[in-house]
Amino acid sequence: MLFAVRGALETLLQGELTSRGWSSLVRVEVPPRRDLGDLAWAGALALAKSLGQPPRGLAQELAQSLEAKLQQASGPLALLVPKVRVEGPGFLNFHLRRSAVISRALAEGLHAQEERPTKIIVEHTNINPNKAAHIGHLRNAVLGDVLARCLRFLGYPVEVQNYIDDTGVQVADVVVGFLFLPEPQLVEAARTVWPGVASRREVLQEFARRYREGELVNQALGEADFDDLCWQLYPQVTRWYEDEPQASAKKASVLHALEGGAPLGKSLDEAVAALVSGRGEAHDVARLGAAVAEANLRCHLLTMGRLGITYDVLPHESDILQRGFWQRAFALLQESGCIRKEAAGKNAGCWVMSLADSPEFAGMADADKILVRSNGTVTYTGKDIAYQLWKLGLLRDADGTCHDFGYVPFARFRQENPAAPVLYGEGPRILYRTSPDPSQKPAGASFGQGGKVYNVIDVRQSYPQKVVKEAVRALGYPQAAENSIHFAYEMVALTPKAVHQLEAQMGTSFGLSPEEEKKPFVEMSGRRGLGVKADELLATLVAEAQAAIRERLPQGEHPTDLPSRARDIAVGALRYQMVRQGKNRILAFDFAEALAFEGDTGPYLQYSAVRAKKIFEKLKQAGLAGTPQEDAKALTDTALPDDLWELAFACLRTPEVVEKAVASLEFSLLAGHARDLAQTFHNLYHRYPVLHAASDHERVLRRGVFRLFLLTITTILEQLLGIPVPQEM
RNA sequence: GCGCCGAUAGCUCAAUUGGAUAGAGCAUCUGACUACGGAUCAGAAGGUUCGGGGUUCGAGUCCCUGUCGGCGCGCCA
Repeated sequence: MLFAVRGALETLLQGELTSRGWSSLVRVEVPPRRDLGDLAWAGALALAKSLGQPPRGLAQELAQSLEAKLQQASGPLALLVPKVRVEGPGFLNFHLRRSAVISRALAEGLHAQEERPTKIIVEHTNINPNKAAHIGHLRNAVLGDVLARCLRFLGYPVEVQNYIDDTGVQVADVVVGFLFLPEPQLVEAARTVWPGVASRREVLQEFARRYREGELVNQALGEADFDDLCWQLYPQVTRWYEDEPQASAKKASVLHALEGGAPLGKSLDEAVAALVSGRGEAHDVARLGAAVAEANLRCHLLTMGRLGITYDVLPHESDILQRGFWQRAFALLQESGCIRKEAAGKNAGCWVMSLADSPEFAGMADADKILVRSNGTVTYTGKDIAYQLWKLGLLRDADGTCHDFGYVPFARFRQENPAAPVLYGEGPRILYRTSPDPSQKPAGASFGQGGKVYNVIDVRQSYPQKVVKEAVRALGYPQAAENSIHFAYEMVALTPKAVHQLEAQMGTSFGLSPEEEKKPFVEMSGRRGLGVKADELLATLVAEAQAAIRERLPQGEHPTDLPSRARDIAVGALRYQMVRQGKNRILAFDFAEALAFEGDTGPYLQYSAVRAKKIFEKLKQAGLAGTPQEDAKALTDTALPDDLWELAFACLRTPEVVEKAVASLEFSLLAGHARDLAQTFHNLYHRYPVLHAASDHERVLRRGVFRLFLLTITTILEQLLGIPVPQEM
């Protein structure tokens, strides 16, 4: 609704200017303080210079003529008070008809939803399936999830992809651990999760059994899972590499086996039987690798599901290999002539793409990017180009059809409301994974071909992301290149203090160097086992939230829904922390800050929503709840005090804030907006009782504005930020 | 060396992308009614927006330059 008023006002202003032969940028803005007005135009200031006249005079002239027009206006402009003020150095300030605007909003809802045709793909999470997720992955997933939610709010069809690198060295490292790490070390790592195992054979058989029985993942938060076992194992393997001369050969052979793919017919039990008897072959190793990746993936899905994060499809690297995505992309790149094979020089024998023509890469010493190595294998960036082309619907076969995956259901799930935990196992929704057989196309399983693609990856991947974008451009798709967007954000790191707290808690040492001790933060590292695991942090948060609820409980009360309340608060605190600050700022993780529930935190926002809900519950009990229609009617011909209007107006700006947040990929704007709303509400809450208002008139005014607030804050929290609003706190 | 990012209150961060008096939280101090929940609210104190030039009606924001810190720039993934 505000959009409409602003648009109409801009058109009106434009008309006024052109009729006088003037030209100036016509952008209507919102003044910083409400007492200045609701909308403002600063164009007279710029105009004054080009015309050589004082800005206030110009503004005055325009104001008079605008007032005349507004008096007879209809449509959106009729929502403006036909009185235009000139203030400051020459701002034109406008006021809205307050009650009319609010009653319209109560009747129509937050924003009139317009369907937008462009399909948008958001790729996020993308955790290597070889160990538990840590808080760095959480920032990625939460930002990606909030982006997807905001895009849906704006009316776009959105597809969320979670890319699974199931054939890379990271998975290979863990497989090496299972097969070749000296037995005592393997057993030690495995026992942290499976206390009974005593040998390599038992570890592998236990894995196969649990895989078969579906016991690798615990629904209960806080129980150790398979990904926790890998978290222990992985650093052991990397340490072993350092002083084992044969390690790199083992690693290479496992990697090669993984790339060969797992046979369809063979079970993990059979593969493990072959491996423990020493008769294992490459495809048995591949089968084991696939199972390791799948088990970790299921753990990750559960971790993210606890935060209300869902996906539509899981593209697997193994399927990209099997389906020959790279071969197809390679052919397209050759046809377009944007890659060449080097005959001599340091890149002799490699296929390279030249970046020298792109301004983005100007000044680079070596502006060539190798896509195919001299041994004929493709680089990661090469595969990424192929994948990106598929996402954009540009990976075409010779006959012009899209080169595509097959798809098979991976899991069923349900989610009770937009911010509820995701329950895997059964439910109406299906999460698909890719398959190497393109004939597998279940009804409703159609993916890729996005008009716009957001890749959520941290800022350190900027260079390869630019190369991928450049390849799309070089293939002759400048528009698609523009629509390939790298959503870059800074990493999550640990303060040395946080590292020491971890050490104390786990009884180990990460051996920080003296230089690291002096730094403001230390990078997390799966290879060192250095990091805060996502599930562990959430479990700690839930425990703290539970303690906080108990503290506030009246004597003798024992609510049955305590676990779900605690969960909601923990998720709110965690998700808010991830979106609160700008994307370009390193998140230096601090336990005290993460566990805070007061002040600028998720629970503060949740509390404001719970309070607002409580007001309406009490009103209902007293038979005074009313309806939006009644409030709208009552508000129509009344003067609304400034402070109530301030809250209402801020609520109305929400769609504009979402639009801006998406355009700039700064979701801290949305978080800040929500906090401002909550803060304004809390203040009014103290000053303006609704149930015990002095008069019916006052009650209806407050009730109407608070109703709008409740609607707005609930939408922002549950629908956009994915933060649940508990019944009670 | 080249490129990207950051530097704002004691600490952690905002600031409608060039607008009007630079705002929050934490920490410190003071106060809040038999009222719909005190995870709250009101108030005090805290600032040469890293330094130096420039652009203009107007700069925390843009340009140049310097300092400090972080991260990229593989035939790794």
